[in-house]
Amino acid sequence: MRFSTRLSDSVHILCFIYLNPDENLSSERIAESVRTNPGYVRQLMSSLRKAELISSTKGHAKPMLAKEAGEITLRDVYRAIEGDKPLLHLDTHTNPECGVGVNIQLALQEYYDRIQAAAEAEMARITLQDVLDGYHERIKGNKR
Amino acid sequence: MRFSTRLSDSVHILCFIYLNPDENLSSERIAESVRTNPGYVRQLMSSLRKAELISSTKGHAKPMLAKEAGEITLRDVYRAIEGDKPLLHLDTHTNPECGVGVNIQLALQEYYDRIQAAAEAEMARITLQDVLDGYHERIKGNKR
DNA sequence: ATATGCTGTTATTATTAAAATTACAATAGG
DNA sequence: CCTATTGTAATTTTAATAATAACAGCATAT
Repeated sequence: MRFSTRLSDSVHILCFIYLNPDENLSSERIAESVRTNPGYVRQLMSSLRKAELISSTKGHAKPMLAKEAGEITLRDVYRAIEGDKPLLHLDTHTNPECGVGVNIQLALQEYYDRIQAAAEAEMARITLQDVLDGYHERIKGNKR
Repeated sequence: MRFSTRLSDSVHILCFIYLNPDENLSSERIAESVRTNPGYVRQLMSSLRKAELISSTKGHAKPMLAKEAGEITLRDVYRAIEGDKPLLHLDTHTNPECGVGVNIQLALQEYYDRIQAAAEAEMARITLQDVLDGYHERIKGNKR
């Protein structure tokens, strides 16, 4: 498959909403910035809304963050968008007649869970505000 | 795309080699256990060999671990197989005319690096021996 | 109230990375 | 020499992601 950029695009959308509080932010307008199509933007926003990270209403192009930028972590966004889908995937298709394959994969699960937990713990330490700060620093730097 | 099971399959292969030190281990034989094809197994083994995790010679179906199982970490395997490919991917295709998109993605990179580092640090704490121990416990449990 | 623009949602298609498959020169061992 | 197998590359197939399309329903303006 092509690899997922959903988390990146979702952070982009959240930042874009934060940075344009007064403008009319249609999914079309946001899609231009992400350089994608409005449907995809609305799908991501649907997930973000269900996770109560943004609020938006049908027919009204005024999405808003539902929390402070400092209260939204990358883990929140990851979970909103990806649900339980992990970063690493077992091969669940090994030969069941060969006990080795199945049991190795089952044993691996436990360790993948630890890796996932470590990654998510780090995600939980990073807020939308952090990303916005990095963004602002970068903008400042470019102005020189 | 379909998601990658290369790490899982590689661990499987390494364990399989460890568990069958005396048998003739052709790529065909290993492929049966992973339930895949010999070509794919050889590709993974090629990466493992280049990373000096296994040794094998052309025409000779006797692959061997090049290190102790306790000396091979999941991070070693991940790096051998995936190289620098990260777990999370930026969207590098945002609208360059919209400074927001590009700079948000660039700001994100720094945080993705931290998440990647956290995940790899945990990988580095897990050895092939750990997985093998988990496997053996599981086998024991099943015998009851 | 009517028209317009937009959202929320679902269904379908296209794209592309991963895995499967194929092919073959080169080596090991009998 | 002959057979089995590796190492490697090229090609095809599969499936997750993103793109696209379609539409009912709400909000706002005229």
